[in-house]
Amino acid sequence: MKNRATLKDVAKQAGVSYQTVSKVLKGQGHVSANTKARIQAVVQELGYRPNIRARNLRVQRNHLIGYSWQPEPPDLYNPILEKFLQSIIEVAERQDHHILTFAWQQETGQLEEYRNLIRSGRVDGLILSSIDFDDPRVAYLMELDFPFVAFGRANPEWDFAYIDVDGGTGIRQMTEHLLALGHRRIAVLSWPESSRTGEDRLQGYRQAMQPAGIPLEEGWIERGRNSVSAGYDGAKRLLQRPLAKRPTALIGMSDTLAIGAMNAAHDLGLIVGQDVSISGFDDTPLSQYLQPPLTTIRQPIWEIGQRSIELLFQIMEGAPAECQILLPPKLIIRQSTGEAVNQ
Amino acid sequence: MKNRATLKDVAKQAGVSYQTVSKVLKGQGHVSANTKARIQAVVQELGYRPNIRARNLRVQRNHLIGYSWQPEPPDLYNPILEKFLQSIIEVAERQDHHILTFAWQQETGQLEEYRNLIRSGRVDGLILSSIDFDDPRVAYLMELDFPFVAFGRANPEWDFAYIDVDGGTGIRQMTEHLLALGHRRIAVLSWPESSRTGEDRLQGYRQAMQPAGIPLEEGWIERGRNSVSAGYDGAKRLLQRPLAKRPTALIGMSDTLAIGAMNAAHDLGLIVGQDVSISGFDDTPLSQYLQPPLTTIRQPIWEIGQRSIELLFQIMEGAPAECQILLPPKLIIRQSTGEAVNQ
DNA sequence: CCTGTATAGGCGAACGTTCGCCTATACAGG
DNA sequence: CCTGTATAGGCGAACGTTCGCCTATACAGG
Repeated sequence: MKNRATLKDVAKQAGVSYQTVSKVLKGQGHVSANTKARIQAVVQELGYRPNIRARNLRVQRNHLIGYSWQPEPPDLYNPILEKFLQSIIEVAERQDHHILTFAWQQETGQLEEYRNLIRSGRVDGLILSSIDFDDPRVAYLMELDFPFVAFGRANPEWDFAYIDVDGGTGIRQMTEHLLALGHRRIAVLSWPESSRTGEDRLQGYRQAMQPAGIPLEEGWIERGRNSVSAGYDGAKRLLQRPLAKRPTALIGMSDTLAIGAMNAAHDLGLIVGQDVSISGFDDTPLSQYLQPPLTTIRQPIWEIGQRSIELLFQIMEGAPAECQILLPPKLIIRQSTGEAVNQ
Repeated sequence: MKNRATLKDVAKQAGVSYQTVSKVLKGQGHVSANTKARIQAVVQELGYRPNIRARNLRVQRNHLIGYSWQPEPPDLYNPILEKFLQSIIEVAERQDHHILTFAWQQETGQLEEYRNLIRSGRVDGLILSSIDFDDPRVAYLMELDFPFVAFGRANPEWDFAYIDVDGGTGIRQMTEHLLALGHRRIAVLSWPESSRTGEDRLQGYRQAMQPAGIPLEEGWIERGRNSVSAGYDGAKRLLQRPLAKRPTALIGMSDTLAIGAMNAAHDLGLIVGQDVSISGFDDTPLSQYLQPPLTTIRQPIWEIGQRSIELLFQIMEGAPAECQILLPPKLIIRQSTGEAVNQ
């Protein structure tokens, strides 16, 4: 690959100082229309583009935003990664920034990579997702006062900029939807109590059940990791109870868990949407094509991505910003939920 | 965020020239053990990290690899993006590089973003996916002689570095699998003829059908975009033929198309795996949880990612490299394919 | 004709590294 | 005691920008 032209090459050919070329390209300073045109012609001719490395050094910015997410294990997949990435890339590029992706391995808890990214000036700001209680990334960035925005919440007492979906409200609405269909024994497939997102959503379940006068029964909340098999196992335990104690509806905290539950119901000879209602969360692209199509909750991923990065830009510019945003999710009712039959 | 320490800060406190500090950190030059230890202590104390911007300018590299993929429309999703990203990130970080993602909008065909990325020295190399015939990105990069590796092939006469899965062989094996099950009327759900990947895979289908002595019938190849609804429509047309002409097996060029086909079969009252066999391609994480679980073809995504980036590093170093690699896919047989019934 | 202001564009310095070359000292060998 | 070589570390320059300040010219107003 041939060497690129520099400001000096352009300047020499246009017969001006290289700083004047810079001025023309930045549209600042006083340069006559004549000279300007001459310089621009040479820029065209040589195909000059500013060297971004030199610019970065000079202005002490990289125009690079880091995006950190936690990869799913091989048997799972992240239903929102692509859309989220797309949305932040789009807004970032409009502002002449790019997105640098890197994976965060929670198990190893290695902050080393973060330290390097930040201390070496690799990125100007960060977007984090897969946030949880005591998230060490958040703690580290807060301590450093480094610009970042989180998609998700951590400890309530921590004060940092985040955007999240109000999953609690989503699950409350889902529970109310099931109550309205006549369900009374409504169980939940959730995650371990250490999951901030899970506990948040469970709150919505409780908020709907209490006013309906339904005491929460022991064992109606099954917990496990976010996998199809955990959903399958949890649902099987619930659906194998004696008929009078069997839940008529299962709320999955994710589509993944719901798919496991649908398979469990199928294997037990139950028809989903009739014998048992099952709902998910995420509205993964395939959920509408399942048999039956899955009732679920859609997160406004695109909006979250866009607003995250806009918020980050504001923070990077030091502007005071409304920093803690909760967006409403949307109920998507399909055929996997229906009227309760056996009361 | 407080300003970081520079070489000069360290040097002042250690009582040496800043170039000597640089030498110690790079482990080159002659420095006494004593001085070395003193410098390292100061580095620790000040938490010094080299400023990557300055380094980039000096060494004329960014340690940044671009990854360009074509986003799916909102109703679809990319089953391999996350794994692929993960794999290239992992290898890149081991070599002290990072991955810069950006989306490629084929419709607009805008090369402008590419020009900027490359001419401005933003990235040192590129990984492309979603390659197709006449891909303008490939043409541009070849002309520029800029280091890149493609996941996928383009025009046969173009000579560039790629890694691809031998989809033709995969589909040939799938066709043979169906032939072995007694199927004779085997139809295909594919993409427009402008799709390099599609035509490649179709070749495998023909290669299996011909030796079996089955003349290819008109209309056994349905074409459409890569969506569930296209799969649904194509399959419906095929399955509504009179019984004696109805295909007993449908090969989808993707899991997405296969899912559409499964839904079409279901709506027509056919039992998948019994009345009609359906296969996919990709082994998306959910395919094993469909009803029935989908027979499909798995691509070694992790290996493709790793080898792509390793190959790219070789190219960036100017080393001559084996540059055109075809990896075998793997047949995953589940319950959506079964013995042919109505001959 | 003199002074003041606007316009055009040059110049030095700096961002923080890395790299190659140079000098000063120490010490060994004859 | 002299010369040669190894060791330690200093120094200048450069990567290619951007930014602020400065000078030179032109021209208007009194």
